Amino acid sequence: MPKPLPDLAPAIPARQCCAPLGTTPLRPEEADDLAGRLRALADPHRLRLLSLLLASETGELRTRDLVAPLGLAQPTVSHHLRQLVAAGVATAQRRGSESWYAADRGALVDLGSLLQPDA
Amino acid sequence: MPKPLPDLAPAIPARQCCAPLGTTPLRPEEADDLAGRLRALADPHRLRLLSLLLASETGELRTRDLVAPLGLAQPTVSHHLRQLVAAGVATAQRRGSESWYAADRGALVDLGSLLQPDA
DNA sequence: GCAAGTCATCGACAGATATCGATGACGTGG
DNA sequence: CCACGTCATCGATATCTGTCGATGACTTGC
Repeated sequence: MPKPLPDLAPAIPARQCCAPLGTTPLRPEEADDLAGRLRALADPHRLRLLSLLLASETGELRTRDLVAPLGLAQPTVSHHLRQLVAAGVATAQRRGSESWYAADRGALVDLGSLLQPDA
Repeated sequence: MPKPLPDLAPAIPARQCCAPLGTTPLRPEEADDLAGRLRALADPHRLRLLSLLLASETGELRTRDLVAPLGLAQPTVSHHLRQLVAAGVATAQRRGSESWYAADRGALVDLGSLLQPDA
């Protein structure tokens, strides 16, 4: 019974979500929050999106730049990007008629740390 | 179109799955593999299972020890534990009529590291 | 102001997942 | 050998998720 995605608000910074796994038993609300963030990453296409953003020259790409490499329809790419932003691991910026997306390195580092016991 | 879970074989150690996000664009197979592991963690109940295992005295618990704390039916708990083992983040050992589960700290550390760009 | 480009939202559909009750397999203790 | 405890599997179901085509909102350039 996964909870609905937090709507576009980045909600809470990952570092404030909860203690690293294993220090203390996770409480239900903490587990819900962390699971929500991880669910955004638990998809091959979204992982590829992140890696493309991270590997790009300027660190940001437009929606249309990502359609061909992913091999998905434009609305689908848009949907995945939205998930990443909602989870706080990517940022969106509208410039003119284009949307520029970038990965949030800090959020990814924080998320990774949360998975590591007794950090 | 998420792929089916790798059946109980721990498949490939996390450290060999792929390079950390951002060093190079993830290839489809790498993304599938990493996404599969993350999907096992992207559930509040499974996260609580892991944290209970990690926080326990001996580091291992039986299925029945986890039913009450989770508040789920026994088959459901068994199902979640199976996912964790399949993803390689927990281990199962049958002793007599009981199954003892433990979290794999190393696998969790490896998985966390994979999420962190330019580690 | 109009045509073209870029993107997000909507509605619909197929496939996956969580959940549970019932059942079966296995070990343990009388 | 039999009743019981422990656990995994099975079958069914409700829900969630990814996917796409169609559409609408907005910007740019002519």
